[in-house]
Amino acid sequence: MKCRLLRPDDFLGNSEEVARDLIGAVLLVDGVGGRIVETEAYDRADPASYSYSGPTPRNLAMFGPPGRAYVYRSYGIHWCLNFVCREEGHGAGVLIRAIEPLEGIEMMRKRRKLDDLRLLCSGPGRVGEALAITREHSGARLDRKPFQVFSRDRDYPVLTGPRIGISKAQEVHWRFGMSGSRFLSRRFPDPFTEAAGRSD
DNA sequence: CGAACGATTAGCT
DNA sequence: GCTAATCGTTCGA
Repeated sequence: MKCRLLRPDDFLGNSEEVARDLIGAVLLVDGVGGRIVETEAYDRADPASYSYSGPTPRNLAMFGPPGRAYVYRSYGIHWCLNFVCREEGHGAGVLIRAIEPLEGIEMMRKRRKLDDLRLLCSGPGRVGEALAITREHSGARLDRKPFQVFSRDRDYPVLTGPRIGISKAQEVHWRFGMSGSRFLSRRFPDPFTEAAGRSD
């Protein structure tokens, strides 16, 4: 499988499909970033999504064209990066929760004021800080400067589980992670210890 | 117009 | 594991 730059057409699928396909992709912002190891999918018909109640000033970019960034402020503190998908006006997106640092590591350490590689980009707020994401990026195309998103170079085993930090739709397992990665923001629950009868 | 609440993180127990 | 920090956004009165 050969890497190529992802374009808007690559984001036309459902958010859960796009989120799973992004595991192993490489995200760079101004040449700084790494391999995406954890994502979450959100959709308009999804009580846990900010797009659930329709367009507002805050979530407007999520209703824009696919293949663009949607950035929101989390807990009044953090900037979190999403990729808009599906179709314009739908309100679907993929939250980038963790990446494995590959490029510009010293720059990311400086921005994060932290040496520990494992904690540099292991969480949506940490990704935002390490890549210097701000509201300015919201609505920007992902195939234009400063963004570069490369398709995954091969298949990776993917874990699924409930999304983090939400109170609604806990039963929807739209969190995806690269199996075995040490850069996940949290461990995935062991499927064999969960309540029986569930299907991902 | 005021109150409540996060798609979180760091730091301490 | 628990909680404070911290503030933009949303929603009800």
